[in-house]
Amino acid sequence: MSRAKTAPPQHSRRPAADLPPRDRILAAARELFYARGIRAVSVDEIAAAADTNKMTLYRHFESKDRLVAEYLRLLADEADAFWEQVGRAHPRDARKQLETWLQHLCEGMADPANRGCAFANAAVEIPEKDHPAREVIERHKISQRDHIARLCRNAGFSGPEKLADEIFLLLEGARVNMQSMGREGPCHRMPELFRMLLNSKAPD
Amino acid sequence: MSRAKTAPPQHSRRPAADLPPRDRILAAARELFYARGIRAVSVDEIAAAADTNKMTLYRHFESKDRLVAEYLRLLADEADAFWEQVGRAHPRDARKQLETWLQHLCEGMADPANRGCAFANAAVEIPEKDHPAREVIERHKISQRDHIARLCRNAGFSGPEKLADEIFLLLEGARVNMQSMGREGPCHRMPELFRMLLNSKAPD
DNA sequence: TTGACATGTTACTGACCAGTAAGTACCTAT
DNA sequence: ATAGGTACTTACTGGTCAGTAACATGTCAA
Repeated sequence: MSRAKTAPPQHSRRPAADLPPRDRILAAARELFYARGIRAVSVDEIAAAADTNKMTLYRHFESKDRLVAEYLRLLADEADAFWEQVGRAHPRDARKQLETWLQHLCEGMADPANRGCAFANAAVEIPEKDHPAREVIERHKISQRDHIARLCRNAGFSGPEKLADEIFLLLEGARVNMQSMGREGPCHRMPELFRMLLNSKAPD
Repeated sequence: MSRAKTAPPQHSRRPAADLPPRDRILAAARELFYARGIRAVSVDEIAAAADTNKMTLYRHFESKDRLVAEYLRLLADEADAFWEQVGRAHPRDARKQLETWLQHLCEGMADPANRGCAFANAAVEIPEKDHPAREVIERHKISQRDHIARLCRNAGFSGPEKLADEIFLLLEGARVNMQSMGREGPCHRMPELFRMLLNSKAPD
């Protein structure tokens, strides 16, 4: 296998040196796991990118598998925080919240470093159903879908459950397809399709 | 990493012993790469599953990366053959061809061994754009999308290009989402959504 | 019979992997 | 000052990885 070590580009700035080691490790794991894939990144490499060493890493995380789970939990927490923030910004306007979320995802996909959904990617890389990361993946996916369904209901859309599933599949598809067909492929229609969908189910 | 060697279940029948080694190797690679992921499977394991050895494998494939590319090319050829067969079964009925394809995908997803689209999965596992598999992935994805667009056009659907992209994203989403949310998740609505889409764009 | 060729066997290289041992430096609170 | 805890360093274990060398078979055709 072409050892995918094509990436010791030192220009990726080290995490702020004043953070405690655990945070630096998680930050490094996050960048490397997302950019290159979970199986493709070794714990040595993560420790080095976090400006520490393997021993310290293993003092904070009992195994690589656990570190993977923690990496995903961090992302899940950030996603929850995002929803809360959006809820505060547009209270009682569920549709606006959905559109803000869409906007957020589109901005993410415009980033050249974007590699789609970290959870979906992890699920592809980790078929073992007893892996500690699987619980995090499944819980977060369900929570996301349920939140969207709740917003669809609150916005008064017709068939909110079905709409939520449709939105979910569309987005999931856009983010994974981008990885094989690029940003200019079918996924560039995502915002348009998303808004068409909302309009077709809108109340009144 | 929890060495995912949880799978030496001998019940997976060896490939017919009368096939030449190259075919046995490709058959074994296909099963293992798809079921467990590309990076998770070693060439030793593939050689053993093909009832041969690493030397013979390397006599037929110049590297693991090339073997991965050949594995995907095999699947792409099969997909092309499927389209041809469907075209012969329903000549001049593009809509019927699309529906046969949907049916085929649904049957695939009902299989408990299904892990979504091998090409999308490979794209997730292989971000390196110079990997020999990437060309196969990208070419096949484009060819699939174009074929669907052509069928949408021939069937007289309105906005065939947009419809093709929408169908494509929906299916891509269903197959990748199944891997994190299971067969009973949002992807179970795929057939319904697919047919709704066709009906909403149907001619007359 | 001879030779060519595909296949098989064993053993190896050098690198990497996850995870651990043992000892040392540093900081801070008492 | 001293003790405890956190972090760092170096070096290791035992295993796996992709890929190769050298040699031993089998088979089939001339």
